[in-house]
Amino acid sequence: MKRTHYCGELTIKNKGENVLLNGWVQRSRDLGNLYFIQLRDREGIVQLVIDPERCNEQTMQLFSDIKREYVLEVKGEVVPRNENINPDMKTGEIEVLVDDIKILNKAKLPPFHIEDNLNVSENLRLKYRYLDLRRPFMNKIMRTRYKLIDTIRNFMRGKEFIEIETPFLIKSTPEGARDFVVPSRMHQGKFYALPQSPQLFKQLLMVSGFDKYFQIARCFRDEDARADRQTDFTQLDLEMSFVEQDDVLTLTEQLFKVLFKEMKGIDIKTPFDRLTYDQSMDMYGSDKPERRYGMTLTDLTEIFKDCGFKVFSSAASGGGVVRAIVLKGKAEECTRKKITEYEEIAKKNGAKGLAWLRFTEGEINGGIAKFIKDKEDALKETLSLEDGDVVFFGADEREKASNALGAVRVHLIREFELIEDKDFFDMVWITDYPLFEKDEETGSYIAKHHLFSMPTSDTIQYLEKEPEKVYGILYDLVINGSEIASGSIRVHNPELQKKIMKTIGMDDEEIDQKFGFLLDAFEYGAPPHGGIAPGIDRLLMIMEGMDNLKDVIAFPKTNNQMCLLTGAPDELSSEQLEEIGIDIVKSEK
RNA sequence: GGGCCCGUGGUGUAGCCUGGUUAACACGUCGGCCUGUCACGCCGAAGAUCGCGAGUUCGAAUCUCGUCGGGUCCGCCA
Repeated sequence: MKRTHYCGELTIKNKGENVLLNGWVQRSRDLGNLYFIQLRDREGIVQLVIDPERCNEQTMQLFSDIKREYVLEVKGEVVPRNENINPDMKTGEIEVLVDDIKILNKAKLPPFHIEDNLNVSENLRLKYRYLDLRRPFMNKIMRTRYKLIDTIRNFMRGKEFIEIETPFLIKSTPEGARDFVVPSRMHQGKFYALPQSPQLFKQLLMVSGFDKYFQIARCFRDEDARADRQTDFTQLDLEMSFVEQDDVLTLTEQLFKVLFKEMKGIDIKTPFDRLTYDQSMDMYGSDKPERRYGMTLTDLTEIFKDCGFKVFSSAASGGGVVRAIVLKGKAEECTRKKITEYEEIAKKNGAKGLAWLRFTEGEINGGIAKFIKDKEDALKETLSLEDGDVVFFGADEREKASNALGAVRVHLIREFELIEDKDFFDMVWITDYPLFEKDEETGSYIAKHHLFSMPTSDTIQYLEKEPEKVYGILYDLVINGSEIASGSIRVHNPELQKKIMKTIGMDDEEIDQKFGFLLDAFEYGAPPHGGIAPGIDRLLMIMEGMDNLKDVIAFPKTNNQMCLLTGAPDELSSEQLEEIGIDIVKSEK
């Protein structure tokens, strides 16, 4: 390494020094018989000057060959720019007067400019990801990502956790998401799965007595991606023995306090607010509530029990609910066309429709107003209606009505840009999740989270007869309406674990076949334990104010699970297929 | 699996609804000129059979159908 400095590091303090730089050509300018080159490396850009009074003929000649993104080695002297200072450049006070230039490598013309304000399709960025990452902005994000992970490791070390790696090639177990599957050459016809999370191994580590474990863990889920969901992603996976819910939450709060301080210089308030799942659903119609704006759901079930509007009265008196949100002061902007759009959102989220009305000139009108005139005063008072308000109703079973209104609520908050302080981070714990839910199609119970969460002591009694009434010691950390971490206190008693598995319809044989190893382990003195797993990609995304996970991952995949850079996934040769004993059967369309 | 949106020189867009001669604009690229530029400037040039296939038509970037790729949302997923 002959380099003496990074381009972006040079300042007026280096005045007079002879330096050797390595970097890429950002752009060059030819002024006739005086040339400038902007040379870029990971620390920034510095201006090179090629002056005929300083350089020999050969170097001057070389300039005409140099194009964007050529890789150079440059010798020269740092000189002050005097009257030509560029205040917009970090190194703008100086420039490097070139003595000698060597072209280390040529570069094809890149498909897009290596600069931050680029306007190019994500497609192209992903195909040429190595060039995209060369941009200062992406470069910075990757470094921020490393700093985040480094800060996490420091914190965990300070709390006496130890980092243990768990295998990637594991047994496929039914846990929720589809497993990625890897064929085995040594055992033809058998398959490994890639971990959806290190869940079972970290529990086994607790049985082993490690007490406090963590891992920066890659997780794989063969499900459709989203803007905030990648096929493979990274979690801080942690688990502790002999703890209760509060221990995990407190530790997580301490961690996040340190992370936001170190990364953003922000002091976040601890302890975080807590809502139970039911509270969050009732207030926000979501288990990941966006709380940076009000517009909470109001329950109107009592009011509409005996009203003449059948949609409401039948829901209200038939065990369901009537709930409403109020969009303050937007009656004029809320056109019929928009309301139709909102109704679509409600329907998408399980509602049959979206009842609405406006409050103008002191009375309710439009939408369903004429059907519920008799309840006008009660509505006015309960919802504190003012002129210009728009009210949206959901009338259905409790969960359905809330869900649909919650979706409309989030849409309205975004559409009308109701969040004022965009730099504020709202942190809230959502606790006490239902452990099971009924599959609407089959009528059987399925685990809402995963199978290993401990039921709460006051609902465990319903396990056999009314599983939907069982809540788990489960907790999610939600930041700005986005689920960032998820965890629980685990079951450590083999009998209880078996009971839970049977609740979702597994029989003894299946339990033994899939989870026998875990239940065996629990027979040998499993400590009470619990943990949590914050998503590193999502956390970084939120911290950096980005809205797509791809931008915080070095080599992300498309929504189709494709790597546009390498072309994965791809076919295997017939030799490879034969070796692992796999025949490809083309499905007929 | 489904809904919606997108695909036009190297890049980003316009044109498409309402089919019609040389597909327009910006940036970039190439050539020439220029000794203080920094989004250098000036002059000039090249570069797209409009994702692919079929159909309708005298004629398709434009209309229809199919297909491929991408985005986003729902389903799915913690």
